[in-house]
Amino acid sequence: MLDIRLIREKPDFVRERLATRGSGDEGKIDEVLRVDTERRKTETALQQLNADRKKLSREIGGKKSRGEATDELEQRVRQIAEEIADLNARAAAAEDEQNNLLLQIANLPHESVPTGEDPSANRVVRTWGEKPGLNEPADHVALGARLNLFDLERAAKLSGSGFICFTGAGAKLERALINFMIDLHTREHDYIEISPPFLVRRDCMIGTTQLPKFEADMYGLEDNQLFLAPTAEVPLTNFHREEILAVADLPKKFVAYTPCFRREAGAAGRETRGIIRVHQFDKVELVKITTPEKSYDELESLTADAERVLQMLGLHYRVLELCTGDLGFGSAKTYDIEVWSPGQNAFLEVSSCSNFEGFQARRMHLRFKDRDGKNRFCHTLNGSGLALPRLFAALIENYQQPDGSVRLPEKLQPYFGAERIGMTNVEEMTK
RNA sequence: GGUGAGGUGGCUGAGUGGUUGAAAGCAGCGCUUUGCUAAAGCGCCGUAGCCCAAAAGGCUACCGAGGGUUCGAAUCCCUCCCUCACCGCCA
Repeated sequence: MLDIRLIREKPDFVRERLATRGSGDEGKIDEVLRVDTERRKTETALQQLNADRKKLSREIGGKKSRGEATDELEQRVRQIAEEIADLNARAAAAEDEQNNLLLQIANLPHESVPTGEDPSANRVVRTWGEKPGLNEPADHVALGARLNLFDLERAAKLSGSGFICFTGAGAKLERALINFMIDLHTREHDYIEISPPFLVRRDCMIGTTQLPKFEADMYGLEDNQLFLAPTAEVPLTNFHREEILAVADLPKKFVAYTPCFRREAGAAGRETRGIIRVHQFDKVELVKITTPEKSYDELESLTADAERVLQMLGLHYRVLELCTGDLGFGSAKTYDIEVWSPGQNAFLEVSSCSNFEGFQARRMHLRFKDRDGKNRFCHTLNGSGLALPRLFAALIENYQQPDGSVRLPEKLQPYFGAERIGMTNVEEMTK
């Protein structure tokens, strides 16, 4: 959430920056300021009463030890206690209200973010590689069916639409990609591997901004309190929640493979064809916890770390800088990485690398002690490195061969244990 | 799931109703002194919020969380969470 002090001191600036998102959050600022004023007024009065009560109660203690009468004093304190109870309730209500308001207001876009209303204003910052010269390429659904890499009908039988069941060589390829990416990030990019719980508490979901605003998109358990994590961002970023880290230990760099669970009840259509948009998917996630001074450099390097996966796999991609109107709720700046999909004849988002600045850290009380011994909020970042189904789809589409097989990029071969996926694999799988 | 014990400041650990935000020790920071790595003495040393233009300063809250009892609670009562030990069950 935003710092209430910033809102208090520079309300016009905050309103102006929020307005660039086009979500109307700037209209909530007056309400926040009103509640904040009310809250502080109440708290000040409450504290005065508490001070009075404390003083009188001590007097009573003194008198009692000397055997003096205290009836009158006790009567007065009783009265004060009633007023305190009343003010206390009001102060707590104001605090709740303020908090609830703040939790619903988006982060301020960084000044470098291009202003714009929708994705058409996103800026392509770079492109890598080029489109493969394929003649009438099959899309991943056709390829997957031909090579028995996944079975969407049977997945639907198990869990409904929007689920994938990888089979045989497909399951193995999924696993090979996971291992390949984790090895790359741990060995060459210095991330610490984490294997976190997939179920997380409500507080963690609030910390990384999935809640309270997007509860409808999340899977929650009946007994409540626990949610299926929609991304490893949640457990990784919350890993140090409510802690005060030493500057010397920053940045913290985590990588994790986890399944991700999302309701996102979108209508069926081209967007949801095949394995492009599903309720459960695998993802390797990168998270960094750092200082305000370094977070933007860390965003660049995190993005580069994610891009490296595509470079090593030899896949054509581009990097977009999202405009203010397309920015996620908690993000101050985001780069999307999109891989080329010959089957869709379009770029597919496989990673979204964001700097949240102190927005998440403030929600989860994640701080560090700076060189002057002062506690300050950390900056948090994350990005996929990468999301698997789309990478999977792009990979088989880009590497499809005229004979119907899929040749695997060299770097992946040791992980998969073969150079290609062909009809031999199919026969093995179906016998 | 059952039984028992327990959750106090960065750590260890006192504290069972009154001036305790909290003894003591350790760690950390500063100063002094002696002087080769080190020791001794003294001082400082939690977090958050509020008041104040700001600094200085002041006030309030916080002893796992939330309620309650009381003039007054770290201390008593209730609920919940977590940790540890043993038992049961189980991949």
